[in-house]
Amino acid sequence: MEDLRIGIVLYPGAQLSAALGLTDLFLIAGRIAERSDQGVPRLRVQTLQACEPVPPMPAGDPEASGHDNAPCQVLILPPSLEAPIQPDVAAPLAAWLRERHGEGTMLASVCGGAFLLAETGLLSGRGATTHWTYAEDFRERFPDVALDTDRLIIDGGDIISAGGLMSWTDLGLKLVDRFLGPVVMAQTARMMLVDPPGREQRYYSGFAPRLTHGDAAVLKAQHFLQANEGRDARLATLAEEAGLEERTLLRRFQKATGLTTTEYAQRLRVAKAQELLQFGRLPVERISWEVGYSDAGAFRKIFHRYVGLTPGEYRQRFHA
Amino acid sequence: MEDLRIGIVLYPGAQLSAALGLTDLFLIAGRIAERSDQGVPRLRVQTLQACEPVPPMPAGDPEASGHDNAPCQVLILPPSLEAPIQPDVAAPLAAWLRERHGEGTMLASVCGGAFLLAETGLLSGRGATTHWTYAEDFRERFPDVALDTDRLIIDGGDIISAGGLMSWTDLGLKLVDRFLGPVVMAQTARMMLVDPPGREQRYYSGFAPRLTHGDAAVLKAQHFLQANEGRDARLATLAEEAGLEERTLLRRFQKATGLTTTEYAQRLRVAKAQELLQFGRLPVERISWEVGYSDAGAFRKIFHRYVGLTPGEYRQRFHA
DNA sequence: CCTCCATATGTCGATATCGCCCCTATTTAT
DNA sequence: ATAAATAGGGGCGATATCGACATATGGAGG
Repeated sequence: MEDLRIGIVLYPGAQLSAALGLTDLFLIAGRIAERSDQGVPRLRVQTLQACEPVPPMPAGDPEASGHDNAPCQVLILPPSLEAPIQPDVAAPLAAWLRERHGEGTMLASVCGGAFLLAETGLLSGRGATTHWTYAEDFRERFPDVALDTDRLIIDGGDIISAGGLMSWTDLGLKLVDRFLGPVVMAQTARMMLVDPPGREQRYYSGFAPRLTHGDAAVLKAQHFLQANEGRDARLATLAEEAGLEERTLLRRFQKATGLTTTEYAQRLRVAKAQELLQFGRLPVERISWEVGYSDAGAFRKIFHRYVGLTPGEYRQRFHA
Repeated sequence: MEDLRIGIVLYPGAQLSAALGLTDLFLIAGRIAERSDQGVPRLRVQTLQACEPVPPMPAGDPEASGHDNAPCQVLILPPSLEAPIQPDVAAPLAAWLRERHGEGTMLASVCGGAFLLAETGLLSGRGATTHWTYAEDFRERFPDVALDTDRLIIDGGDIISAGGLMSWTDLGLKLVDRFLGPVVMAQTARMMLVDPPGREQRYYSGFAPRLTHGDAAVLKAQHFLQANEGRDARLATLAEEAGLEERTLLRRFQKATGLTTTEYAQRLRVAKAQELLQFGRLPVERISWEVGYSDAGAFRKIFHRYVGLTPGEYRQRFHA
């Protein structure tokens, strides 16, 4: 069985902790795979120093630093340390990545690495994700990419993107799953004390309503909703608060916030519920009543739609 | 409010990914704390190059590399890259750490870093943890330390140890919780897409019975238990299989495996149940029957005792 | 001055959805 | 064994949403 070469691209500003973590992860997975000597490929991880101003890699690990120039089957773009990479810096690298992808190389990004990935143009019309705080920035720079920051990892077959500073664990495990099989993946996860992939970014992202749209009437409605925590979201009430006709409020509210009034109110209620679940001990039924649902079933359904977890699951995961 | 100095000790063989990850974590936590400008201290993270053969730290982050020699309130010992640190290498560092601790500095270790921590002698008679694969090694080298690899993190106030390659996230968040408060901690966890601390190592460690003790009669009993997956663990049967008197079997079994026969059988059944929960979809009641319990309530209790989670919780966490 | 075009607003009906009430199965805890 | 909590389903009124269309509003240019 041939070796499988995984390259980690240290572009200018790349975050080293993720890069090193990934090499460790693949190292561990490779050892586990060797022990169970299936007919699986041997993993070889290399770090590729893309441009000049990159700090030197530590020479600690002999296996991880095979710096010959054999082509990699997978190239990983780690997160960026601070702001996402600028287009002018990215351009030459993007061209190089495009070539590699043309030769059949798989590309993967983590968090801010998605910006470099998008600069290649290969994401046009395809799905991708990145950290939720980058969402607006990304959509502005790459309007033709279908960004979905609710998900933690989007697998497009030859292109994978993962969102979030620590999502390199999920990405790494997903690659291990693909190349070395689910059993090795599960064992690697146990060895590293990481939960197997399958979570979503929206578990963590919360609700941050847009308030900078400049539509004063809509803002009035938003403030009203905020004030009573989304409990009274009747269209008539909101229209009166905003001083607009119902149909007009509906339209302008959507344009300004990206959400309908009920969606907005529901998200507020869910956010309140998340807080109560995380920091309190009230039973779910009580919480559903607290946030404005007299029926716990209805509340559960809404909660699950936005968070991706049932209230109980959420409490389990986030209540210390 | 005074600055809080956190030092990450790069001893020879220390794993950089955890060290860098921790500086990132504290950086993020610090920013979140600043934004909500409570009266909390400012975090200053420094990496301390303990001895010669350590690769240079990347100069990427100005805040993280304040290399003045002010004393730190906390010193963190990251995991070791490969084998745990050797006593002769550790000795001078251990002495230095002992001095710092004497001055009131808090010490924390991650995974293999616990060996260096133990070399200081400060763990004598106290509790600590490390990665479960190091358990035997550690107990042999430091028999006077109360090692508990079931737990992920053991907080002894002035000395904290965490077990597992990735447990630096839990350690970091715990420190953030202590110094910057629970709210900043929760926000940091969300930002980093990490679950808040509270998990235990035994969720992941599974059951790896001792088979190298060299007691052939006990081995026969073990193989018998393995063969029927712990369903028949009657002492009479086992004694006959091993060719030993019942009382003798009990004594030798405990000495060789560290467990009683019933404990051993229960762990086997629980391990089988874990597999069924992870890879199958049977309801818990069916599984409890499959592994040999006619009463689901009893099964639940046993399962929780060994794993630390109820069967349902376990399925939620590990079933993809 | 008026036309043309783009954008924003009101009216109304069809449809989708929400929130509530009822029920049951599963899991957990006592 | 029993009770509590949770998750899920089906049905039903009330209401929100959205399409389509008609109607302002407001420049830009002839």
